[in-house]
Amino acid sequence: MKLIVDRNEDVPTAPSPYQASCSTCRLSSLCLPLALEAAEIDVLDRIVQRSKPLQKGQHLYRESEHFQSVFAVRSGTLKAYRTTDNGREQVTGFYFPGEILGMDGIGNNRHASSARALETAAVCEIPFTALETLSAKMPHLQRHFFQLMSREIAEDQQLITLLSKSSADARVAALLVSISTRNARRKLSAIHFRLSMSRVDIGNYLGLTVETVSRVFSRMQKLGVLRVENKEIEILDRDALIEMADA
Amino acid sequence: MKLIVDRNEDVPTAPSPYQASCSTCRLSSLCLPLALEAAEIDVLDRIVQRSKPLQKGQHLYRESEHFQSVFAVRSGTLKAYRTTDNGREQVTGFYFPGEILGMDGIGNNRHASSARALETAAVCEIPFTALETLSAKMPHLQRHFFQLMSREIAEDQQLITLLSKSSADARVAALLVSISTRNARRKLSAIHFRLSMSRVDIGNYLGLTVETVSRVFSRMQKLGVLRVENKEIEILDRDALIEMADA
DNA sequence: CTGCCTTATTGACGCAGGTCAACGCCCACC
DNA sequence: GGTGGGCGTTGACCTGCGTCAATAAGGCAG
Repeated sequence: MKLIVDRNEDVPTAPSPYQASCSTCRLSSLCLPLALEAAEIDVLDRIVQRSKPLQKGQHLYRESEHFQSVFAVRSGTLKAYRTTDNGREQVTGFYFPGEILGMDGIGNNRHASSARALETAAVCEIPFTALETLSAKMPHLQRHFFQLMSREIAEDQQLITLLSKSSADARVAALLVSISTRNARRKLSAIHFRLSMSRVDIGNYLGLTVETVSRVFSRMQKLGVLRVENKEIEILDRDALIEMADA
Repeated sequence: MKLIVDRNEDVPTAPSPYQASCSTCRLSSLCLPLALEAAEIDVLDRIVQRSKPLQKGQHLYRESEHFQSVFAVRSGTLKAYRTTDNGREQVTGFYFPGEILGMDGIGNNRHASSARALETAAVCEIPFTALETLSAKMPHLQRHFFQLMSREIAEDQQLITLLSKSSADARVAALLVSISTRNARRKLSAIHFRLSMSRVDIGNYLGLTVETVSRVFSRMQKLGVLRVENKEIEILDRDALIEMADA
């Protein structure tokens, strides 16, 4: 009881509480608290910092900056990207509510990528040293964080597979299926959504040019698989899309 | 003292000891023991299982098999690969002595990829639950393992960048530079080595056909950057190669 | 509402790398 | 020590996607 009552006063960097706590967060079933018990969530809650939302285009962190925390997306979308030696940009991932980003910075104590908001977005900051200390005490948390990192590896490998061999159609289809699935996890529509990222970002992420992405959308629309209206996407034939994704 | 004397009798699955211990392993500075103190290495040592070498072509684990352990390469080379829904194979990584593989299986308790030996290879098996338990007790180990996983993520992202935009020349150059650097870490020649993987595997890993890989090698040889003789590679102009890698 | 600037679409064309095919060379196994 | 089968190389041709360019359609500022 006491813990819950105390919580609000405890949050150190939240002058006004942007979100009450992990235990009341509707994303807790997707996020770090998953697999934790009520009392444990409460302890985790105390290290999580909630701050004011990021505006569209604002950076959460930048490549090679000192690494201090990982972040959980509360609302909005972020993209992670790295800049190559010759100055080109490569989008390495899109992050939706309930997902964790910044884990690539642990290895060398500096962020291996930059992250910026694609629209107004709110995040929870989880200081890594505190998370480490907590993990050593809470086996569930340690395990869960290992799992999160492992899944990030597995997802990157899936992207590698996609980029390595697939056609433009397959790449776009795979991204749409992925977004659709992740929406479903968050109890949002799996067939009708608004793309928060630009065509440029999509192309960059998938290793395609804007023009190709645009053509693929047009083609899929013509085939009756999608309905595209600017950023609004409606999936008309999900099975066909899944089919296309591994062609 | 006692610990060291006991060690050999302790190893449960090693009827004949293929390698004495982590503390005497010349790869300990690259592998898990890195960042551990002598006493800690000893504890780690007790959970590590060393078994008989894998023959060329033999599998260490297979995709979707129950995940139990991660593995450290002691000698030889292994490749990790996944099979896509439509039956194609995608090589996701090559693993050299001192490197850890299998971490992609933690997320869902099943291996997300398969691993097979490209030549006779020896590995250390590290049962994951034991590693978890130990990590909770040894902060250095926990941190180090977080870092290893994070680096795997960062490396995958680098591969994503490579596959997303780079030319065939850049891809091959990047792989050679990577092998060269990793050889140097192991105090082997950075300019003269034998490729343990076939052209098919190289092409598959880099998202290219065998023919293209072969042509790139020929072209680089003609330019005086490399000397290629079957699997033997000599890097004649490392700077040029690095230059090519991000073009 | 108007205008400007960014983002998206569409078309025409070229090229890097895939595909197909032929051949040479290891080396493993009788 | 010969021979068969895989692996690697090279050439000729083809194609999917990139490039360049022109136009349209949003969206935000004033």
